[in-house]
Amino acid sequence: MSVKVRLAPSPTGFLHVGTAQSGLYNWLFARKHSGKFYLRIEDTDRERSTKEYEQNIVESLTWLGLTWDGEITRSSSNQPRYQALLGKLLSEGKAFYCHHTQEELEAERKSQEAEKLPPRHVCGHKHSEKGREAGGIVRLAVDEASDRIISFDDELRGRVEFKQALLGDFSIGRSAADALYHFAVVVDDADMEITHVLRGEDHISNTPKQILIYEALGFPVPKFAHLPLLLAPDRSKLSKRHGATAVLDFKKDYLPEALVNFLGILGYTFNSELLTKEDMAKEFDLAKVHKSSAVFDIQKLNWLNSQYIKKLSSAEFKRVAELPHIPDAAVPIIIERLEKLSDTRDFAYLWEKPDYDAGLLKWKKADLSAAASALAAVRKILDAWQAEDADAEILLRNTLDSAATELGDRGLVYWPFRVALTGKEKSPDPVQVACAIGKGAALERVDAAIEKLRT
RNA sequence: GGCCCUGUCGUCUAGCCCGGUCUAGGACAUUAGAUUCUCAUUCUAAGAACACGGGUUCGAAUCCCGUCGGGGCUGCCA
Repeated sequence: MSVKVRLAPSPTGFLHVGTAQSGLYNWLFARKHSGKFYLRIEDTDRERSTKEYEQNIVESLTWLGLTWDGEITRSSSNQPRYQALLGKLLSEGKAFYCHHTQEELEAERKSQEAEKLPPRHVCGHKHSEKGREAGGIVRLAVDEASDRIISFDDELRGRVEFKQALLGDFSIGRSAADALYHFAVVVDDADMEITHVLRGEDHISNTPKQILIYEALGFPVPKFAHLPLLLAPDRSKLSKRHGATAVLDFKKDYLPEALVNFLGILGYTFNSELLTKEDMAKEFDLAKVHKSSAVFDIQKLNWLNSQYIKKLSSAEFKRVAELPHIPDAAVPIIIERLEKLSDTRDFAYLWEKPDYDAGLLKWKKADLSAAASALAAVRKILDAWQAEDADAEILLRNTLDSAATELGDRGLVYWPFRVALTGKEKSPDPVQVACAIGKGAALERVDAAIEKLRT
């Protein structure tokens, strides 16, 4: 039987990086086994689901390159099916109507907690006339006296067991026509013939309930694998208050390949730490996915991102940085020191005149007049520079070096020159910058610096 | 509170199943050094962990028991 997996996010918020990681592992698993990876929008909560969020999910996955097979499906379009099956369970006595109010249920829960009893609603309407009267919510009839252990063999955690008696008669429909999450996912997964349910660890305790639904419906139970969660640095669940958590929040700074790489190695140890999702798919083994949650370490993401940025061609870089007009010669200078794409603007001096205080031109213990005479010497050299020559960079460096040797201190020449070109205390080698911006611009900037010192 | 998952450097982890080769390896981060006008890159080096307590054993990160910590679920959310 061929593998069929799915990602089933609910469109009630922006696509979270944790969901994206889950999507990646589903994608890898499908890829590895030549199976199918589907995208299903779980919009059973019509109050909170929006088209905008659905669009965001699609955009996020597309950006990451996690393409799905076939058309997107939606729970909302499966409503008639839920209604029919809910009706079937109701008529078979496997489900019933619960007429308790939310206040009553809440009071029950509170007293159970106070008495250190397991929290569950064993509904008094289950076997009574009331349970057959339409109205109220629909619950699955679960035998609370059973000593059955509901178990499943998690593909990464091994056998997980729950006592059925602790479950209570849990809800499966807001009404006979309106399915709740547990019921909807089970029906959807069964209808789509999903073979492996790969989802977050937060669903482990939902699994026994869903198994009971599969059984009540007479559907085959798929295999389950519960993936570890992503944590914030304080080890709590990663959420908005920890900064960026929506996939598209990362778009302005990170390459999708880097994010995918990061998400991949965060829950799995591959042979290499730097690899594409295609590489990952080759060696992916579901049983080797880590069991414990990992902290989302932005430092490692930054490092990975810098590695991917270094591999970019000039054209690619200009496109992803959204700066199509910067000179090609500037790109290698930027790429070598970039961690986040949006930091490219720190290198604006490569295409714009810098602005700085004249005092910055002063080299260590030397004074400003030393800077002025050094710049005058540099100006002369620059003026005579054969910038069109194939060896222009070496040529300039050599003449500058000999001037520096004469003065006995390289910094005396290079420091003011670099400041004149970049206007910054920390910046790349001035010879490289001069080559990137061209002889004319370099001369202009040196002249501007000389002028600054004069006033 | 109840149930479930989980616990090796600051972080991600290798090793654990099949005890000795582990004075616990790698990566990111940090610190120091080399190159160097500054930054960055690159290279070299250093510090840094088996949650705790029992037990089994000649020997335990590895096996057993307990404790503690972290997380999830406990919804007419998903």
